[in-house]
Amino acid sequence: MSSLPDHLLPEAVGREPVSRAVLEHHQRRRVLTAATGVFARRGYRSTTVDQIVSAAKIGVGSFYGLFDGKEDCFLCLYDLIVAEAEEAVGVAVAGGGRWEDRVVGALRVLLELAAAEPDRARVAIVEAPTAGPAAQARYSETVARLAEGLHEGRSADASAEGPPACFEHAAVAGLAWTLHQRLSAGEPPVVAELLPEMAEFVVAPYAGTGMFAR
Amino acid sequence: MSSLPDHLLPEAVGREPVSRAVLEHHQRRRVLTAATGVFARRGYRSTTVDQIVSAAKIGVGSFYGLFDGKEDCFLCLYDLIVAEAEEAVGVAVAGGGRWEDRVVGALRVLLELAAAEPDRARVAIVEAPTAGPAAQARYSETVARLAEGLHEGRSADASAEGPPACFEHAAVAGLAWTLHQRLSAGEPPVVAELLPEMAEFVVAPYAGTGMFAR
Amino acid sequence: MSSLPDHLLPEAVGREPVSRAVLEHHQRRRVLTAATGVFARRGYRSTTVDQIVSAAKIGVGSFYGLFDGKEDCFLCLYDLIVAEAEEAVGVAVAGGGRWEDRVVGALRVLLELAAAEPDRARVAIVEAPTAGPAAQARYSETVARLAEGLHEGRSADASAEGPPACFEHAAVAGLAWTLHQRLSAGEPPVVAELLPEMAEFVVAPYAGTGMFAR
Amino acid sequence: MSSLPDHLLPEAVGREPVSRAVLEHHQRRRVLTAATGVFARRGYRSTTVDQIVSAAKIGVGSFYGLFDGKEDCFLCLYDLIVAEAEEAVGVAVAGGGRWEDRVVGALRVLLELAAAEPDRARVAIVEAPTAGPAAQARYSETVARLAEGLHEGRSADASAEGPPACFEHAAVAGLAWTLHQRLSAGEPPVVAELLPEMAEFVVAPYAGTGMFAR
DNA sequence: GATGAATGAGCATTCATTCAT
DNA sequence: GATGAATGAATGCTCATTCAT
Repeated sequence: MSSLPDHLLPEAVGREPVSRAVLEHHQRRRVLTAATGVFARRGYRSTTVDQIVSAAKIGVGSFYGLFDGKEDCFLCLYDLIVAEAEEAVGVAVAGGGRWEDRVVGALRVLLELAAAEPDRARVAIVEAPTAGPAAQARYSETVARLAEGLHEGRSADASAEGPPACFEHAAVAGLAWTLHQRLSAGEPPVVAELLPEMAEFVVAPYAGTGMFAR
Repeated sequence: MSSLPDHLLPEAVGREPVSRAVLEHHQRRRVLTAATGVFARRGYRSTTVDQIVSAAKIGVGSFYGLFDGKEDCFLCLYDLIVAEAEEAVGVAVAGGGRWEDRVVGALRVLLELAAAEPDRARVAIVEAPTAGPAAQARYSETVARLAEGLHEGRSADASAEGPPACFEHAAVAGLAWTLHQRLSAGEPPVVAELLPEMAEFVVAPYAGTGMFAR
Repeated sequence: MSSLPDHLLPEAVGREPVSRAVLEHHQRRRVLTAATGVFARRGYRSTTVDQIVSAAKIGVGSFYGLFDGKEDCFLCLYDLIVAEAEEAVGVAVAGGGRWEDRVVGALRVLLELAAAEPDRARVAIVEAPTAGPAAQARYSETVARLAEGLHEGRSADASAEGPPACFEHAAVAGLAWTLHQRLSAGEPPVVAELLPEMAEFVVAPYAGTGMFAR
Repeated sequence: MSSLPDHLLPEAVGREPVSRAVLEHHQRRRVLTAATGVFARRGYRSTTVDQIVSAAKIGVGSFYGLFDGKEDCFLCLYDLIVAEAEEAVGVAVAGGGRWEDRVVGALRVLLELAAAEPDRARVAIVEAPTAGPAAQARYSETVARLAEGLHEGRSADASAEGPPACFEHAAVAGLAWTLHQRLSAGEPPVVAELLPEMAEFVVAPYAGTGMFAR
């Protein structure tokens, strides 16, 4: 991240805080990566801390130094997956363009991500809703955030015709379920197959709303 | 076990088989009813068998005579709730009528049921998907069965315009999520508020499909 | 406790509550007796629940059914030992008599008890003060109660000459220490040797106080 | 690290042995001082090595360079406190004088010390007896040594009247208990209040023994 | 010499299930 | 048939100690 050798950096003198933070960050990622596989394979509930620790090749103590416990570990993993997915979506959608194109672009990115890393998708979509109250709450928040992103499709004229109020949440949850089914069955989603259906499912109800002509 | 035909024995010999079955059936219902409250209040995972038997005022041994264990008990409860709900839907929809009216009728019955017995709704919609693989599978089957019921809305002409292939599943799951949110928050669903939205959400995409004129 | 056969007792009909309570009481005593040896041998801190349940030949679960945990078990044991010792003292001293004779009588009973059951004495005198805050508090209370019993030796005339205010507590603690030393060293106390010394130690300072003539 | 021969350096040669020893000595004191507060506040058992090193602002490794572990650290601290207290007593009593005056002088010094540094007093009197077998043994030795110091109060004539054999130990332990109670309650001892009582408690039994006329 | 990241043995505790009565 | 006391496997977690840097 820095183009200068460490020893030339001001912080490098008194007990290298950079190296420390970086090391811990890497460690966390390693553990989180290992944990992804375990959680995806065994499910949150039947995953034990020992299994994570074995997979990550660290000691139990180190695990508890990095995380507050199994739940905290799962939550961190969930946050990481969601944050990176949202960033990827953000990048893909950054260019602007028509609303429906951006929606489809976001969907594509999400599907590609899920296809490329089904374990992560499993964790975020299949396991999170069953991993205890805290994880459920975050899952709900994610759904709500995605639904929020869809709202833009409505006409500025609030009285104009458009999908019912619950549409955005229900649509996001409906798409998540579709993915859920594929992932539960162990089939990573096929983008080419799912993208058109999903795009229509989510975009069509806004048609004739003024946002875009059909 | 009995050497006489059953119908000749008042309640006799073979240890009164009618009475027995009836008794066991009642016992199961009593336990299942008690379990509904416990599962709804504490969640599947943190419900213990002891709490169920305490609530049902039976002994642990009797519980294991009635069910194979906690999971089996939950599964039986789920099946009971779903079966009774489907029967109610069946009754409401039996009269025939236009497809979209029957869909709305079914929705109304379901919402009224959820409003009248939020504990049961919580068990079926909130807890079932987190109560382990078997319960998840049944939940999926229920979603699939409901989705199946929606299929009829499509034109007989398979090539005709209509919602995308994934629509039925996604729509059912989306509605379930809407209910899920209400029930998780402890708010029993308000039929008058939810029914119109949900009806539109699920019926509108079929419009102009030939099944019904708008 | 009852002179009638169990089946004639009113309570005996509906799910024998007597038998239940008695059983649990016996069980507790058995476990407590086994625990005495373990605590005395290994000390409170290095005693594990497993060692207690092994010694008592019960399962871990039963242990946690009987007690809230290791500390609760120790506290119950301490209370039992102290209660029985105080009862024995009460019986020995019940007859009345001169104050100093009653004090010596109590001392004798206590020493005989300690000599007869050194493990129990060890638990009460050596381990209790080191077994955590709760046990320490009970130990302090016991010392205070015994000190209170000594107070009677003072003249009714509060202004009369007598041992300093701290005497009773310090004397009880001093005697406890003497016992502590013997028990720590694994030597059960010899009544004939200790009783005269202890009696003089505790009674002499009251001499000439009006309570008794020297 | 230095390019000059060691013997040319100010403190030079055998790796500056004076400076080293002095440094280590200071380091130990610093750690011991920090540890005093932690042990006094949290008790021996619930003090962790991490808490000590944090308070002392050193690394865990350095701690293990200085001490063999938590217990060794506590033992060193105990020894330091006792040694300094005994030195203070020795200084105060050095002048000679009547035995009873020296006893009272020693008591005063001890009480003043406890009042001035209640944390140290807590460590030596409250925590030491609960800090494991080794610490208990040292505590016993300290009691024995103090008791020994009292023996001088007896007449040279062994057959002469005097307090019972166990008196010295019991008295010292009794006084320690009195202090223990105050310190446990978080009240540093008040010298003016305690000294007269304690002096009488410990000196009176020797009266008329020939050692001093009343 | 100092540092603190990593270790993992060890412990208390829970709860689904069994089985003698 | 019903009961509930007893079981013990399984788990999350702490903390004294080590050792590579």
